[in-house]
Amino acid sequence: MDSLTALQKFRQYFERYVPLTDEEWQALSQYLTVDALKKKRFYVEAGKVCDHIGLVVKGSVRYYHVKDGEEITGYFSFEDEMLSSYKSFLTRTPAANYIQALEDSVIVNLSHKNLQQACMNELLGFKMERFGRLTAEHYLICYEKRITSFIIQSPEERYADLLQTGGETLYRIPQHYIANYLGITPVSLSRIRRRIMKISA
Amino acid sequence: MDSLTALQKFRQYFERYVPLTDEEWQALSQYLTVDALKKKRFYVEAGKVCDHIGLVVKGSVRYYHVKDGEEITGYFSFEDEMLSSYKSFLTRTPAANYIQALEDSVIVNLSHKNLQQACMNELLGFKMERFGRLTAEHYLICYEKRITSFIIQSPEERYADLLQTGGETLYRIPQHYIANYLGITPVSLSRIRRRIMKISA
DNA sequence: GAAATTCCTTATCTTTTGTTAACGTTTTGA
DNA sequence: TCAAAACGTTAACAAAAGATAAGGAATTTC
Repeated sequence: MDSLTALQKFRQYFERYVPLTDEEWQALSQYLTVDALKKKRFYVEAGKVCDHIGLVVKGSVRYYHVKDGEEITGYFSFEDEMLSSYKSFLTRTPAANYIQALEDSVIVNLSHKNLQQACMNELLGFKMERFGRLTAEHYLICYEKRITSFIIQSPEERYADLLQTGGETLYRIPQHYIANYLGITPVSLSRIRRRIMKISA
Repeated sequence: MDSLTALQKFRQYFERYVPLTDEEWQALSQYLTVDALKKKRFYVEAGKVCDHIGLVVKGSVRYYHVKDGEEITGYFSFEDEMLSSYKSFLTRTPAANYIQALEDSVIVNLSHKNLQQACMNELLGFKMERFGRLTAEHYLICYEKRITSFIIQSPEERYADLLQTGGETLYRIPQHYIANYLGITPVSLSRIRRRIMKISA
């Protein structure tokens, strides 16, 4: 994918939240970079400050923590989704997790420094602020829903929901990552899958 | 607590994120109302659109869902914390949960209509936008942490963490609400407590 | 293209959690 | 103030999940 297409995708994403004039887009695009991220390469590593926020315009990434030497996958970002280690990015503290490309990907990045510049830009400041608010609100709602699912649903129910909403995307992800995402072990997910098989068979 | 003190508390909270001139505060305070919320009364009810966002200046509330006729408590807000059924408030859709006062409380409220007005106010618009962004980011980080706790920690670890960070507040909350919050049953929490007792004894 | 690794499933056993019910205590509310 | 309701703990049993290991299929890597 060429840079121009990638940037166009970013503009489309941004304008879902905040419309831009061509002049504003011209200004905003100056702050963006387009970066390739090869499969298995890291977007963020635990212990380092995440210095950028990005949009996945091609490919996908997974977020994972390391606990007792084990990798535990907590989240994914696919095409047309933002990615960042938000806490690290927002508070300028070392990240607790890794973000790694699941496949060869292309990311449109906005560095922390450039974001600040964009926010101080007369032309863009207000719209950047608004985009930031709406993006944070969007993920707030997603996270709220996920927390609720941990509290009121069983692992089996969470998986059933995921099957319904996840779409084709799911088949691209290894089962054991999905198990982690659901808060259970891969073995347990395998058993749940068998139970569901039997019922629907 | 009188209205003036309550409003002052709101200003303090707001200024932790965005400083205000007296003139700006004067303008902002016009949009706020101070409301008492008696114990067991509802701030939000499932099925209705949550039309306001508020700050708890006195007392506390709990958030709960009803599933299979059972109440399941998912969250709390105490003094100096915001409260709202965020998804409902932000998307203007019916809330999925109830928010109920745990004790006699005082809330400083900003209605959806007034928030819009404040955002259109020349003097305040930008600062409201920024406050909105920073608040959403704050809760985003809180939620992210909580999701991570469900994925990488056992219920026992989550409870141990809660004991460390929760402070005195915890002793005000019934155990079975805490159990729900941790994603387990009250019986299970009781067992965890006994295990911890034995170890520390 | 072959060896190595990763991945998913399955089995067995252990641990934890859920369910239901009982009991005594505390709190609530009329 | 007194009866009713709510709370926390415990017990007994059932169900689910975790841990570990093994086997075969698929994928990766060189």
